[in-house]
Amino acid sequence: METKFSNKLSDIRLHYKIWMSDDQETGIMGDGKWQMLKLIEEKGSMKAACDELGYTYRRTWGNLKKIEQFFGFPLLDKTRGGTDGGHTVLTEEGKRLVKAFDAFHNTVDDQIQLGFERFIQELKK
Amino acid sequence: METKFSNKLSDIRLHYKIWMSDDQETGIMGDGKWQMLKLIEEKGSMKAACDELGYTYRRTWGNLKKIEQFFGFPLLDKTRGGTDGGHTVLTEEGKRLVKAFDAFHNTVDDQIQLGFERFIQELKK
DNA sequence: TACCGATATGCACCGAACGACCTATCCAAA
DNA sequence: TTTGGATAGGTCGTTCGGTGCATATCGGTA
Repeated sequence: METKFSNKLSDIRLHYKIWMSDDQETGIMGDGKWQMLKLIEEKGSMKAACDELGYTYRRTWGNLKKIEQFFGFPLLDKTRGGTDGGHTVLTEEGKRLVKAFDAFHNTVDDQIQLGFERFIQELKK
Repeated sequence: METKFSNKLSDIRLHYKIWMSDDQETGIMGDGKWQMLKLIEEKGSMKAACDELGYTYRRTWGNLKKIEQFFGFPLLDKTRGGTDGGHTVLTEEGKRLVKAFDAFHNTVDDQIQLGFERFIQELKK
């Protein structure tokens, strides 16, 4: 089918953000923090994770602090000092949080993509 | 089950935004614009829709212009003048766009909510 | 015990988004 | 032909999060 929309549809990009907040609307978990936590676990270091994702250390540190303040217990096991300067890994709770968010994304990602494809198809009709 | 997370889980709120952009990352369709287009059709007026949603007319006008510029044809049928000052309704294409986005949300909303509930359940374990 | 590199934190600055404000324009109905 | 209310569009200041830069602190290892 050919509609007025047709020639533009291939230029449309889909975006979405999913996040969770406390009742003050302070973001306590979202795609950025999720990705960061995963990479910290992988790298064993906040700094290394920040460098790879291109976030500033300053910003990341503040964001992660918000999460811990909300939950009231640490998600990160942070160590300072040593020749290597220090390192950071996830606590058991941190790992559980990441894992739960993994499952969450697994549930929704495909559906959103599917919905988007249907959206495009619908405009082609 | 009782975990460290338990006493905070009821305070967590879910948020999500889904939108589409052109390749310049200019937003061409999203929840805000979608809601606005629907309300314009219902009210027959941009101003009335803005007042109800609490958006400024200025902002809305600029946003809607972006969409039309991207597609290259009007989504809104705007009339100025007359005792009532003017009115705005959707063109056929505007209606189709809104309808496609309606269907899109129908596809994903329930899934996201379901995923969130599972997320909470997972942390309770 | 001196060192090194990461964690920890304050602060001034910057830019984009948005709000507030203003003015111009249009035209059917009175 | 006057008018009222909505559309059309420029501008400027503010807000808010992020960036950049600073400095302090920590403690295994050489």
